[in-house]
Amino acid sequence: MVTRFAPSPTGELHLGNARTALFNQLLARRAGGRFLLRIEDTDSERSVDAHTRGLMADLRWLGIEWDAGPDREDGLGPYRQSQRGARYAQELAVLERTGAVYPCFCTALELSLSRRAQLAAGRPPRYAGTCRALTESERAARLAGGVSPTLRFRVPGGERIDFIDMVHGPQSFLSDDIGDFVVRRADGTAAFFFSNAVDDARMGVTLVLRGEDHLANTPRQLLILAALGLPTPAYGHVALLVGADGTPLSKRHGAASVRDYREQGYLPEAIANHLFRLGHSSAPHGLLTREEMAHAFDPAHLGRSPARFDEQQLKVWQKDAVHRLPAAAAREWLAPVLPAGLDEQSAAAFTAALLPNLLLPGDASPWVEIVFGAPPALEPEAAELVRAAGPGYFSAAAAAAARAGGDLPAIAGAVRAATGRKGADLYMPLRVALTGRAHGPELAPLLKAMPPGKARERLARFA
RNA sequence: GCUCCCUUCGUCUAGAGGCCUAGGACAUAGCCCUCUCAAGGCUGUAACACGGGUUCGAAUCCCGUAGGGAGCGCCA
Repeated sequence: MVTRFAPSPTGELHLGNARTALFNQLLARRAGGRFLLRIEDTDSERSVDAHTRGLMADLRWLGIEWDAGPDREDGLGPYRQSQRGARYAQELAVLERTGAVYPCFCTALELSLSRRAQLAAGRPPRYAGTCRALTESERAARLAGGVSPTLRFRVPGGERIDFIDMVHGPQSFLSDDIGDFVVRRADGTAAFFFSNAVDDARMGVTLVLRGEDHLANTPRQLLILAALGLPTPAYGHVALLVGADGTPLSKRHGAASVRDYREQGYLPEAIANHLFRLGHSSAPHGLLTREEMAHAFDPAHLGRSPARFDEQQLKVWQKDAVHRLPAAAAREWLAPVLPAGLDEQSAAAFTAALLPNLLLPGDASPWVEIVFGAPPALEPEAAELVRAAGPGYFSAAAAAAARAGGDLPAIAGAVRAATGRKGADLYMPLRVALTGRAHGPELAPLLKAMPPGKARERLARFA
């Protein structure tokens, strides 16, 4: 099995595209096949090289690696469409020779006028066929006039085009519903329907799993492939991803690209796991590794209805992924909010203490201040607890801290001996005196992360 | 406008005529555990868009309605 992901570098990696990339890679990996990355940059106006690099970086960050692509060429490339012009010219020449395509001299203005007129008349806005039956001399005359034509595919009349969609089942379209479409632009570059279909065939792609927006266009590609005598891949069209409000996912929803979430501190494993179950179901629950995903991915369980990219659900995965972060990776993830120049050991202790309570790195910022900064002011609730505990409580605590440093059991033990308190009565005053807050991470590891002497100093304030 | 696709708990989904008094996960509520939070354990609330058929029997098949989406580009 050979699958592919074929983005056009006109922006950042969209979550919906990231999902189709993930599905395709999983499909190939599970079957022991190959996964290709092809950059569809035939539109030089909108294609930006920086986006190609960004796309590849985001894909790799997400853990999606390709077997062949622009930076990993094999004999079937190049994997940038902008470099495949000569190949397209060859195929196009075949189509011209067989009369499957014809030059069209209509201007953009004529075409849009025609479209508008048809729409107004309650008809589908299809190409009217103006240039379809031009004679050789008429063509020569227009050519002489200096107009460079596009090439249109001559869609045969009265045919039925059938194919089986892997997710939607049997599909049937009428060729009479399809207007003649452009396969080569006036500037000589190949158009999407053509280059996309031809490349899939030439690169040996056997399964095209893509967004549902391509479903109704598939017959056009089948027509091209048939005219060229090229093999057709199997097709599958997954429903689009929508936002929490059910409308197509876009910037309006705050974030729609992988980059957006990456910059907020979301982990690739969290995003991949969320995407994995959107429009797809698999038996195992819980956070899956890449291997587990490849094993559990089931194309028979691809959904036909649009799935919502739900941030609340993403956060559940994120929490899980954060909790499972190995110590070194956790420190790196938290590095942006850690104080500059913090020693390795303190950073490790702080990270270990905070990790169970974090969703995003920014959540740790207040605690950086509490642990490493000046003694925190007490919240009203906290002040009340301190007052109720009284100076005796804190002189015992401070004395114990002076002896034992950041060892919570030692401090608590000393206070218990001095006051007879236990449970919440014993621990809460310590917590609020040390952190200023009634809520927070587990106290024992937090104390270990505090610079030496800080605990004693803070407890002594109330002695 | 025309063609096509879609519609099960809040969310992701299981479900291919009787196994469905519709299952699971997450979210949510309550309880337990507990120095707080988190984690964990237990219990609960919660859905077949609507209307007609077909059938002994329909979430599952057919028709229609409503709602959502896509395509009809010298964009991909």
